[in-house]
Amino acid sequence: MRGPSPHRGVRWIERTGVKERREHANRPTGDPGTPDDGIYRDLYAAIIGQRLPPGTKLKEESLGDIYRVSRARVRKVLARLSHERVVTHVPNKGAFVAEPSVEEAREVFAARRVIEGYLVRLLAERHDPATARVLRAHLRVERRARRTKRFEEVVRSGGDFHLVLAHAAGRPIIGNFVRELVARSALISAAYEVGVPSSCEHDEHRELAECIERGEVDRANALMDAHLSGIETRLDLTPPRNAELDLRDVLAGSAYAQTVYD
Amino acid sequence: MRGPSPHRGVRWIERTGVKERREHANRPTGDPGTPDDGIYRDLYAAIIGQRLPPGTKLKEESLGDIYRVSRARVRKVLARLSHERVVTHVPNKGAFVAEPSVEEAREVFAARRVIEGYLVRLLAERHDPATARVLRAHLRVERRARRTKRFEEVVRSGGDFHLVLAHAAGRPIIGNFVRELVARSALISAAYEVGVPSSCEHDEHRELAECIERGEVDRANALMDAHLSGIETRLDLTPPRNAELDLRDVLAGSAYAQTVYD
DNA sequence: AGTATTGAAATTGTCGACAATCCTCAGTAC
DNA sequence: GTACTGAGGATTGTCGACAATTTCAATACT
Repeated sequence: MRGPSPHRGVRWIERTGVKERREHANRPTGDPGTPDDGIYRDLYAAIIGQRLPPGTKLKEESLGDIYRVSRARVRKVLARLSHERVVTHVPNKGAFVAEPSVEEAREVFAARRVIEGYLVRLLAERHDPATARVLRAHLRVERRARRTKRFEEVVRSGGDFHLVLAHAAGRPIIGNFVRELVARSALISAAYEVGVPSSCEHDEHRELAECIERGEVDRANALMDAHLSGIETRLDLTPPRNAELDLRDVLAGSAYAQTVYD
Repeated sequence: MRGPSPHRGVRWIERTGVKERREHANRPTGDPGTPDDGIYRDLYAAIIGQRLPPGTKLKEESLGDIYRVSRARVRKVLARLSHERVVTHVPNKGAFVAEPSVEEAREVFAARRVIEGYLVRLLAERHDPATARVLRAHLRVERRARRTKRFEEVVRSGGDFHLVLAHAAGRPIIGNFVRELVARSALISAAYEVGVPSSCEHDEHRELAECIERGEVDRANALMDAHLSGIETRLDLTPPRNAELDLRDVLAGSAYAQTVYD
């Protein structure tokens, strides 16, 4: 009853390799031939780049019109984004750009301190010259993005730094977790950041990279901790931040307010 | 003096509450009623419980026949399982129960040591009597499952211990990561475990819980480390485990082997 | 005035049918 | 006997149409 055993290795090649590489060539608008992966990237970039703020409704038909693609395809992409917690799917109501709660925000940064702290410790212990090269190369990418002054580029490359750490450490599974956490961090910034959006400070990344390069394990860990905590403290996580609920609290004390509502 | 309790999250109620609650309520004779969530749970349990070994093809139509449900629904469930890395989706070929590679296996346990180490440190620092209660309650569940001698129950409750830790620590996001890692661990056991499937030793869980209860932070961390490393070393992760490639290596040295193959 | 109701428009959910792709296995040639 | 080839069947991928649900505005009622 066993049947011919499915050969083992084919899986990986098809899952991560071929498809992705082909996408990079063509642009999202009006390019036929590209399957649904392009629209995924585009939507993802738009959300992370804060062009689509948290809470935005993502109407299936509208997206289908925009990308000249069937609704079923949009649906699939939205499902994927929903699994990655970048959009929230409400049954019979649709998909919305996720709105992280204050508790979620706090936990995201706590998780990042744990996971990315591990990554930098690992990298600093290794002391690998190849890693140093990769990190420096990425720092150049960040600097270039920063020079263009295009907000979205800056945010994206800044977030990618953390993914590069996971990649350099040879930890793809953890890298996926980091990817999700970085994405959620971007949403958190969009929802709670006050003043100018600073995102990841480039200098801190540089310092971190140098620290790893020099093999200073504990200091690298401390720097990452400070880096992430710095981002977190730059947020305004104190108020409930929910307009419709505030309404009720405010009105509850007024003269005409009823004690029992229903 | 103030109004009624301001229910905080309208959003949350709609997102997670209503639908599910309705499902739970109407279960007349236990078959149709519940939509695609039941078949998800069933498949998940079957895979984690090792009734569906790694590599098994999950044919859409067959599953549709089994569950008396349309192929589209099966497809959706498979997509979800695929996002959770429990099944592997190969384009134009179908869905298969995931076959973790040796590298993946190693990384899963490395990640678990980091993440779950954090969880037990957190819990031990807290010293919370409520946590102690929850853990003890779960240990009872494990013991009961173990008494039934039903393999699937034992595995599931053993894995749930780690989820309970995340829940007790109040870390749902990390809990999701742990869930994925535990699921993958089950697949890894199915693929690489030698001898009898021991899964998580109950005694180690008990010891861990007591340690947390007593607030011994470092020892709890060390115990979790040992627990996870113990599982890992009980695996046979040395051989390449790749049938078709071994074939080539073996034959390369034989008398009739050609130097160039194509 | 404010609230409940009802109907229609808009939106999401589901399904069956068709298209594209892959696999099997004869059949044939060398 | 082995390797190629090309139907034929089996399986996955995609789409459009229909059903179910929500939303919103207009109306009716207290």
